Amino acid sequence: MGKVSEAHLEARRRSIIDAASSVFSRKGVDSATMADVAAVAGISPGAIYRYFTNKEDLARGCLEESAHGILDQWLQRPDSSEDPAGELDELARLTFSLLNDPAERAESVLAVERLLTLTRENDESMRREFQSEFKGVISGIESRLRLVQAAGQLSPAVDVHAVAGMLFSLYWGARLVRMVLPDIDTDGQWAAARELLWNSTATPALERLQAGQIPAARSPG
Amino acid sequence: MGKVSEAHLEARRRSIIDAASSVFSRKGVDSATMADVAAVAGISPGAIYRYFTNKEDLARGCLEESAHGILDQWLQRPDSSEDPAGELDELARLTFSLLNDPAERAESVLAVERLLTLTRENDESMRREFQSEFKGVISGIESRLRLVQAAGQLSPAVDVHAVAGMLFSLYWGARLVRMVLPDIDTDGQWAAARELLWNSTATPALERLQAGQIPAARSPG
Amino acid sequence: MGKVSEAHLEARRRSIIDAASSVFSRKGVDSATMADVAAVAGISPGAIYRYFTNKEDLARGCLEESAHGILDQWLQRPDSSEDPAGELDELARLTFSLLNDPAERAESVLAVERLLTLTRENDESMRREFQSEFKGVISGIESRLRLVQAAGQLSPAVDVHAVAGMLFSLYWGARLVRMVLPDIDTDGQWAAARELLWNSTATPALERLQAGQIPAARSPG
Amino acid sequence: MGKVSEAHLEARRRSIIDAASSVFSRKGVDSATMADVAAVAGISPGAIYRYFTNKEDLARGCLEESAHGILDQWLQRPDSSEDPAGELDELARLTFSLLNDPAERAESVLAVERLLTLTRENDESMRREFQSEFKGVISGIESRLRLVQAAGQLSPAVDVHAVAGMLFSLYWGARLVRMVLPDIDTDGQWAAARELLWNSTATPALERLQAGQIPAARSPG
DNA sequence: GATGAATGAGATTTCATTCAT
DNA sequence: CATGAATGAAATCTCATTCAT
Repeated sequence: MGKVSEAHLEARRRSIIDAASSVFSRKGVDSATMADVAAVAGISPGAIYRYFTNKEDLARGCLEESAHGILDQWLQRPDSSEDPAGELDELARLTFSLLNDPAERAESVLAVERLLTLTRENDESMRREFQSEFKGVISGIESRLRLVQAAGQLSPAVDVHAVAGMLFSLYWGARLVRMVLPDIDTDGQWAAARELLWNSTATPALERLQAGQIPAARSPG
Repeated sequence: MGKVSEAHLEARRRSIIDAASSVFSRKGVDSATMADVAAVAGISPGAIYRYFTNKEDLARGCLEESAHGILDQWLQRPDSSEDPAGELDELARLTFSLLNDPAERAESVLAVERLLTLTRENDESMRREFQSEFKGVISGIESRLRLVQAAGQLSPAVDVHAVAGMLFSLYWGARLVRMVLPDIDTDGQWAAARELLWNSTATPALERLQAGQIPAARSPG
Repeated sequence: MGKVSEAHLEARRRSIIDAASSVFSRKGVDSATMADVAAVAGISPGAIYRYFTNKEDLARGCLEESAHGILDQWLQRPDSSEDPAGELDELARLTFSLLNDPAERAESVLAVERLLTLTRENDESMRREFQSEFKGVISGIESRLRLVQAAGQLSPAVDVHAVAGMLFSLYWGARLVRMVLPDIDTDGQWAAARELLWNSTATPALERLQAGQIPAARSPG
Repeated sequence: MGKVSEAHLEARRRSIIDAASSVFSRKGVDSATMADVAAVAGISPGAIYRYFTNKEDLARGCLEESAHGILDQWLQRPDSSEDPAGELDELARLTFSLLNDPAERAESVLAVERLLTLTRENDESMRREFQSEFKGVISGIESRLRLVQAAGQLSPAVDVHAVAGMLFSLYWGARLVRMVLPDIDTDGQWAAARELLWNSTATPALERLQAGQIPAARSPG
């Protein structure tokens, strides 16, 4: 049964995660029952315990499965392209545009719930994990901004550390606000931010634009 | 205990709210028990039900007690001061600085948990309430920005609606991020945003600064 | 304060009984709360305990207050009128017609609930009380029937003991059935019973009627 | 315990019903606790909820399990035997004789308690159910009496509708009275009623008896 | 004497988890 | 290995009763 079983087990584990993610984000981890998850996963409640030691473990597993695709790009140091501003711009645009995906909403719900639990439980390890992820992304943004500055595309006067934090908060805020107002235009929020960013300087922005130092505005969405 | 003064009743109610806020933000509304709340409030579990119909009502009550002081200022239309930019600036600075209050953190936790439940439960009334509050504040910010524009303190090219949404997201994002990273400098995030905002224009920002149209940067905090 | 207080106390006790009877028959003794009773009585819950030791005592008190008016007439031995059949007839008619009083319905509910509790609780004294009341009324009916027989108004062949029991059951059954079908004609049921009764004989009923031995049928109600 | 047979499930359900019927009739539905029922059924309290949604559902279930065997015979229209009087007689005798079964007593208690709740709760559906059952049985009796009349076994002068109602009340009354006086002879009460019924006529009953139109009296029990 | 706030035992119901089948 | 019936420990909420005011 060796390999087949192994693969089968992994598939089953995945299907449980998928079911749980769906149920948890819909009803909340607390309100969702293991029976709910089992029903959606198409197995018996008891079977879940072969793959996860308990509900908490399952909830944890759900989050780890979250699509960190975009996140990874922010985390890894940018390998110095010629147009750091354009690159940052593109990456941010992409990141925000993902919020339009209804599936992302479910993930936001899960992620926010997870953040919430961090503030209570004494699961120090998970807290650290989140904290380092947050810090990592922020410093990723900061690095990129620094490159932009180095490329002369952003005024040296700008406090890139603060701006990086601000952009990160903006992102999470946008996720949160969309949970309440699903129709709000978060792409536009990023667009507004980028306008301010690229236009912010002691040097006339118009000049810089003409000089090709500032990426042209993109219509959001 | 017989008849007691109105004040005593109000004090008791408040003490329950305080206890509940503490317990709820620490353990989460679901995980916290009425017995927990009662213990912290120093009364019996049954007594709570004299002041609140049920747990849900208590949770709601906790939120309503939140310091909406600042919120109100954002909600009411500004009656045209001579320095709308400075006013907006001051109000925002104040709003962000409140995040430094440890008590605010507990409230953020509660508020975020509340937002989360909105995405699930069919409590349409509460959803509407939050939605209208969110929209109200956003349009409050927008109105102020429009005044700033009218006063020539902000480029007419700026999309004030988008910027208003962005600032609102930034605020909630800052609250959220601080839940994970309590030491992050959210004042600095606002400071960064305001720098970008007042410096954003097709007109050289330096000139405007010299002309006194832009408020001088303030050290955050 | 002597007498005034005494009278006042009695009046208050009575008002509590009235309130409790109303509430208990409406909601059932179990479901009704002391607060309900207090509210209807216009006093505080605590005050009830000055007049009744506990809820059970109050419930018991309610029943004792029940209008035993008619009942008493059945219980006391009839002092041999010249027309025992007519007397029995009249008394029964009256008894059944009382069931049309909406207030009686409430009392039926209370009484039935009380019967019910007898079958459970180990309150032997109350059980005996009910049992002796039941037996008393039945033998009261029987005595009257015997007089009717003695007066030649009823065939000697009739088993008056069994008929007495039957009529008593009929009465309680009528009360019960009316609880479910409030519009049913219970007067008619008695009328039907009396027809059968007076017409029942080995002697042609018609003859007896002509001989004036049988009371003429009365239109029910 | 995994999957078990359908029969096992049905048996378990039945055992819960049995336990509940016993407990409910002994203590009353309100006073009896689910823990009581579980203890008698020999299972855990939680297990009950796999078979019944809630206490109310369980109470209802107890009633439905009642021996409606006889009831059905009253409900269905009799398809014209040659001796309708004898048939009615037999059916009634059987119905009353069931009251001698101690188990029936428990059922009476349950049923009466149920009737009581009907007068309060807003469970319109159950009220209708009872009402239509009552009306159905009454008109069933009436139909039979009409057949008896048609067969010349009962005087056309008898108001069969009223008599049907009377007999129905008598039955419920007998059940009720037996709750208080378990030793009372309810068979005798029916016997008394039937004597009156078959002897009631403008035509000499003796003649009819001789002509074989009236069933001979049966010794009760 | 009355009041009504407070108590606290207890009832219903839920559900994570176990384990016999 | 899966199943899903059963467990049993909570949690919410109610309310008879008490007693400080």
